[in-house]
Amino acid sequence: MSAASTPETSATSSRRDQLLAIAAQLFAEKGFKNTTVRDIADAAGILSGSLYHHFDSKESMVDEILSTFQEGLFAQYDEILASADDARTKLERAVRVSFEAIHQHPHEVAIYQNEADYLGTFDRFGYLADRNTQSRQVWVTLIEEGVRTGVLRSDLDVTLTYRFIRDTVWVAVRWYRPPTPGSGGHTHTDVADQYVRILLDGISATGGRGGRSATVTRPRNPKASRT
Amino acid sequence: MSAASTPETSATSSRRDQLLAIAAQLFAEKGFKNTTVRDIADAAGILSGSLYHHFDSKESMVDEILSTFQEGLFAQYDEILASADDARTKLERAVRVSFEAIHQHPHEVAIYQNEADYLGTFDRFGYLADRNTQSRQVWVTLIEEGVRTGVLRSDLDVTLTYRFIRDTVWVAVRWYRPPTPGSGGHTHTDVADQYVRILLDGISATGGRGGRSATVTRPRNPKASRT
DNA sequence: GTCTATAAGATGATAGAC
DNA sequence: GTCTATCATCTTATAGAC
Repeated sequence: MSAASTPETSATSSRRDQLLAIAAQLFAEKGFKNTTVRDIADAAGILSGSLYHHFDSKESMVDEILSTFQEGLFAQYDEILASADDARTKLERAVRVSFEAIHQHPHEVAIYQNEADYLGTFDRFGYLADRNTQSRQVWVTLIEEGVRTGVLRSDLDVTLTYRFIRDTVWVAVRWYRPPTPGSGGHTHTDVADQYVRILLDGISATGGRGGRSATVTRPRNPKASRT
Repeated sequence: MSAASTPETSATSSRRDQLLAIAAQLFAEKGFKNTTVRDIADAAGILSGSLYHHFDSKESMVDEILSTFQEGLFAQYDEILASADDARTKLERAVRVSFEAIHQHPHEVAIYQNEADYLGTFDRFGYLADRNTQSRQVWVTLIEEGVRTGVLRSDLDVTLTYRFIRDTVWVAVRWYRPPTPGSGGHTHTDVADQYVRILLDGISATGGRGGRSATVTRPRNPKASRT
């Protein structure tokens, strides 16, 4: 427990984590197959052969990147499911957790979105399909609870709604970038707010909107941004 | 003009088109980089070298696949923009045209969704960025017209709404499969209907929903399906 | 923990015969 | 229009020195 020499725990595997972070960024930007081990080594300032001192293979790298990320994400989903909140709140929380993940782990989310389908066809990545099933169960459970408790429209097609929510949430990783101080961009909470609002109430200026149900925690004044 | 020998026009470049169709499917399923020229040749029942009698390179193939598809799609958008319909109808039409594209050209849409970002970084595929801009203009124009004419909520963030619609529509290519007769799956028109309904009115069972604005052309009875 | 050197295989593409 | 044969290059991965 001395404060000396090698930084323990979180920083101990530092070099390894650092390399994984570099690889994650490249995988996210160019795709797994388009990224060579040389690309990764170059970005890390070492030679490609040296990477194999840290990892078995390129595959091992994505594997570790994806499984680590998913572990954390699903722990959060589990917590929401187990909470005592009402269906509506749980649904909102799940959406917010997802946008938060996009904010904090954009590369990991991007890799999962872009490569999971293909990687999932290999034995080694079979767990991706399991996680996918697990994710479906989370959303479907929440939606069904919402319909049952009268919070959501009773005529919703649960499966279609699930896919709608899942896709719309995660696809945001394609364009979301953390706002820089003066840029006027949206924070991930802003985006989540507006998203929840549209999801619950739609974009239509229907006459009956008086029943404004989605009074989101933090209302926003509209303001355009780029692309 | 004799009815003899080689089938003219639409079927003349048949072999070429056939090879492109095979390539498109593989590119969509496995990704551009993960698909080798040998994969394509194998699927076509010829040897890899023979492909080069028809095409310059593997890149030429995606190029032709993507540009041909986009040409057709944007012609449809242009027609909608130029029409005399009100904003709401135009928006609905644009959504339906997109789902129709997913139905009729799933591989092309998938390739565009999966590879455009990366391919766009090369000069040759610069037109992808142009098309992207063009697409944004289509949707933004429609949304702004909707807000101006009072059809859509006036507090909408136009850019955010544009991204929301764009993403939610196209991402459906990941799961949509044409329903087989007895499967109980949804047709692309069914999906478009439900999508428009959620987009306009949301999923919330708000008390004020009496002002049901999205009485879509063809109402549907809810019915679950798989995954 | 990184480098040197290099093997082993895959991949995009070409030239010319049939 | 397809095949045979083949190249040049790239890519993952290994072995051992420093």
